Amino acid sequence: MPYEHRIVEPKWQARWRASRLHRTTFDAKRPKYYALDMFPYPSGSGLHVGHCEGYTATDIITRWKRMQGFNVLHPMGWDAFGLPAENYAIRTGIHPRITTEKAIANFRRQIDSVGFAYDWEREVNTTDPAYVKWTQWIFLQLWKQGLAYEGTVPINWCPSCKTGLANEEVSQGKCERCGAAVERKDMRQWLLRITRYAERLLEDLALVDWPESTLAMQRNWIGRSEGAEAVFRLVDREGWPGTEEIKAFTTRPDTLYGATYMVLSPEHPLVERITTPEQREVVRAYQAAARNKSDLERTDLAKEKTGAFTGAYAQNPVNGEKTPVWIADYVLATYGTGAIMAVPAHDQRDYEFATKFGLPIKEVVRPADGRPPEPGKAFCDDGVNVNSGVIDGLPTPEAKKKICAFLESKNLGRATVSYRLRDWVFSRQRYWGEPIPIVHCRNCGAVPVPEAELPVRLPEVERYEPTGTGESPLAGIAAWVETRCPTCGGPGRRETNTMPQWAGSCWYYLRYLDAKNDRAAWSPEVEKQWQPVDLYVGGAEHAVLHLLYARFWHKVLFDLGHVSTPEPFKKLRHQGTVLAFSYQDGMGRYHEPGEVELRGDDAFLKATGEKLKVSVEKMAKSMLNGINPDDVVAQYGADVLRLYEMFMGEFELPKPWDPRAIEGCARFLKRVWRLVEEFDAAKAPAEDPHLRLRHKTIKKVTGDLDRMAFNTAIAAMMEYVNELVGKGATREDLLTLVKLVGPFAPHLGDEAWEKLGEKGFLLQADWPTFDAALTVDAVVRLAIQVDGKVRGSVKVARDASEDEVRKQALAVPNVAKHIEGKTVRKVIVVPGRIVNIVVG
RNA sequence: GCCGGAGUGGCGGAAUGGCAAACGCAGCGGAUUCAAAAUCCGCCGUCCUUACAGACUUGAGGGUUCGAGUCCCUCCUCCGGUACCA
Repeated sequence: MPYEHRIVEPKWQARWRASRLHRTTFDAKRPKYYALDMFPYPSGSGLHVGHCEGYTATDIITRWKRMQGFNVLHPMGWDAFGLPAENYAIRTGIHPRITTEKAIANFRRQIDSVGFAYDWEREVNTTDPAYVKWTQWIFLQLWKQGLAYEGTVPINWCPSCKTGLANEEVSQGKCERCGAAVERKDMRQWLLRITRYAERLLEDLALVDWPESTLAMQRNWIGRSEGAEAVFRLVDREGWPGTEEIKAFTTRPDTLYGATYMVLSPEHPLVERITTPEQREVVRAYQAAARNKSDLERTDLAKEKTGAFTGAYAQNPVNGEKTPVWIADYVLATYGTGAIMAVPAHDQRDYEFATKFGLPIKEVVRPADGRPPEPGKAFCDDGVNVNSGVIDGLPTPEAKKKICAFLESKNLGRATVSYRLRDWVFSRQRYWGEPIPIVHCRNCGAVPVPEAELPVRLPEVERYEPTGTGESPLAGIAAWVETRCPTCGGPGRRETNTMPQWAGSCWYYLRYLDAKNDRAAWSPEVEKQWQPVDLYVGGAEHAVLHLLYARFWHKVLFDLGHVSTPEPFKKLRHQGTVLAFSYQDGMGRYHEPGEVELRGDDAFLKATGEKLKVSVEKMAKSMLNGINPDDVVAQYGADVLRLYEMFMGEFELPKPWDPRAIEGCARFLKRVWRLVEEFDAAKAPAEDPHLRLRHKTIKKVTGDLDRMAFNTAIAAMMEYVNELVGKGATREDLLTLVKLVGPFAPHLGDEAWEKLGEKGFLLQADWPTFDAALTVDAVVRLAIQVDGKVRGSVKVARDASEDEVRKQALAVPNVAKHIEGKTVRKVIVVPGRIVNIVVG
C-alpha cells in the first residue's frame, strides 16, 4: 500500500493530541533541556517556510533529546502586540484583538499541520491581560530600581508610524519597520536605563555560545571605548579664567598637546551661556539649522563640515594654550560628553574642519618608524609623541597612561570609559501595546499603580488613529485617563503612552515555565528547574534589538533575585534565510512558478515559450516567489517539508528553495517506508551484513544532531538506506533506521514503528546507541602517494604495523613505477589514512 | 571606511591538515512497461586517451608542511551589520 501522508499525518497528530504526548514533564533524576523558538508575530499572511526552518530544527533536537531521556521543555506562543493589526484597525475599525485572534488560530493550525511537538498547555500571548499584568509588574520593578524614568529628550520620531522609536529601531536614518526618514523631536518619554548595565551586557557575552556575528553586533552596539575626560576651563579674551568648564571625551588623550580648538554639539547646554553677544546671531542660526536637519541629512551631508564660532575660549589643561570654542553638528550631543577637543593633526574629521575654517594644525605624534606622515591627511595611527611636554618621546600607549595620571593629579581630568549605547526610549504613542502602569498626580508626581490593581487594561476606543501630536489614542478617552492618585487619592491622570512591542518578548521565555501562575510571574522552583534556555533559535534580525533588551531585563531580574542565571539564553543559533527562484520576462514582469516550465537550468513561460530570467532572491510578494508551507504539506506532506528544510544546506546559511530538489527528500522517505512495509523476516538476511554501517550511521547521526548539522545527518541516513535497499535489511536495521528518521519525519516514524509491531510512540523509545569498536572497519584501504600524488592503494588490516604497510605500499606496481630510479627519502604512514612516499 | 560571514562540478552542497566533489537535484544510458509515470541498475568536475595511464582543478597570488579547500600573509568579489561614536 502506498504511503498516504494525507491520512497518516492527521492520524498521528490526533493520537499525539489525545494522549497529551507533548506535555512537559519534569523528573528531577533526569537532565533538562529547554529549547526555545523566537515566538512569532501572528501576521495575517501566516507561517512561511522561514519560520518552519527554525521550528523544525528545534523540533528535531527536542524529539532527539527526549528519546535520550531528557526532561524537555518546548513551548510556543504569540508576540501579539504590534503595528500591523493596529494599522488594520485604523483602516477597518476592526479591533486588533479580533484580527490577532484570527491570525493566531491560523498559525496554530499551520504549526500543528507540520507536526511540531509544542506543549500547547503552556502557550502564552503577550496581549492576554493575564500576561500584560506581569509585563507591567516587571516594569514597576524597574521603576522601583530607578531604571525607568521620564525625560524630555530628543527622540527618533517616525512620521509614518506616528510614534517615537528606540535608537535600535532606526537603521541608516530610517524607520526600521516602514522605511520612512525619522525626524528628531523633543518629547516627554519614558526611558529605561539600560546604560547602567552596559558593562555587564558586554562582559557577559563571554558566558554564552552565540554566533560570532551576533556577538560582534552586540559589542559594536554597546560600543565601549576607553579614553579620558579632559577639563578645559573657559577663559575671557585676555586669558583670565572664568567659572565655566567644558569636559571633553577623547580616546586619544596622548594628543592633548595638539588640541587647537574645541567643538561642542549644537545642543550642548553650555552653548547658550558661553556664546558672546557678537556671535549670538550666527550661533542661534546654526543651532536652528542643525535642529531642522533630519538625522539622515545630518549624516548624509557629512562630507562638508559646517560649524559656528561661539566667541568663547577655553584653556588647554596641559599647556595653558587658549583655544577657540566652536559648535558643529559633526559632534553628537548623545555621545561622550557632547564636546570634543579637536586635534586636527591626528583626527581626520577635525582636520577637515580645521582646514575649512583656517584653524591651526599642530603635529604632536610622529610615525614610530620615522617615515613622513602622508600630506593632506591626519595621522591617526599610534606613534611617538613630539612637541608634547611631559609625554615627549613616549610611544602612544605609554603617553596615554602618563597623561591620564598627569590630568588626574592636577584634578583636570581622568581616565574614563564611554559607551555608544543610549538609554532605551520605551514609550510608544500608539494604542495596541501594554499601558505603562503609572498615574500622574499633581501633588505626588508619577505614582505606580499598586501591584494588586494590575493589569491596567486597555480601554475600548472608537478610533485607533494616533494623534500624531505625540499622544496616543488613549489620551482621548477621558473616562480611562481620569483616575485617582493611588497615593493621595486626589485626581490623577493615567499615563497614556504604551510599551513597545519588545516589552512582551523580554520575558516570555520565563512565563513559559509557569504559564498559568496567577500569583506570580513564575515560581522560583520552576525557574531553577528549567533556566537557562539551552537552545534558542530565531532570525538574525533580532541580533541587537530583542536579544539586547531581553538580556537587560534578565540581568535586572537576576539582581533582584527573581532569576538564578546571569544570562537567559545559553546557546543561540540563527536559521539562514530561505531564498527562492524568481522568474522575470523581457518586460521585467515577474511570473509565479506555476506559469513556468523548467528545462535543465533554463525556465520558459508556458503560455508563450519565452525564455525567462531566473534569479535567486529573498521571498517577496512583489516577486511572486513565496513558498507557502500549506501548499507543500498538501502536496508532499509535513515530513517531506521538514526533511527538505533541513537538507537544503547548512542550517545557519542562506539557501535557495529548489522546488525540484524536494523530490529527492520525498523519494528518500518513500524508500524508508517501502523497506518497512515490504519487510519479511523470512527473507531478511540471516547474518547481519550491515552491522558496522549501522553503528557508523548511529554515530554519524548522533554527532551531527549535536552540532546541528542536519543536512549531513540526513545524507548519512540516505547512504544507509541505499545500502539496505540494495542488500536487504534485518529487523534490527529497520528499528534503528526508524528511530533515526523519527525526529526528522515523526509521522512516518510512528507509522513505521507501529507497522514493525512496536508498542507506544516512537518518542517514548530509546535513542539507539553505538559500539565505538564497530564504527571502524577491520580492513581499510589506504591510498598511496608518491610525492603527494595518489599512485595506488593497498588493503591492510586496520591495526597493521607500520613496517607491514610500508612493505606493501612499495610493492604496488604503479607505485613502484613512480619510485623507479629514485631514492626513497622518507615514508610517512598515517594509520588508517594514507601513506606518502617522498622520493628525491 | 570599520566589524562579521561566505566564495568548491551544470545546481544545492560534503570533506578532525591525509584519496576533493559524500548525499541530493538536473542530465545521460539501460532494465521493467503495449506506452508513460513510478521503481530499479549504471554513468556523470575539466582536458588528453579506444583503454590503461596521465595532466589540471576548491575566487587570485604568495608562504608554512612529506601533504593545504582546511593554517599564515596580501588581494579580489558577494552577503549581513554599522557608520562624523571623538
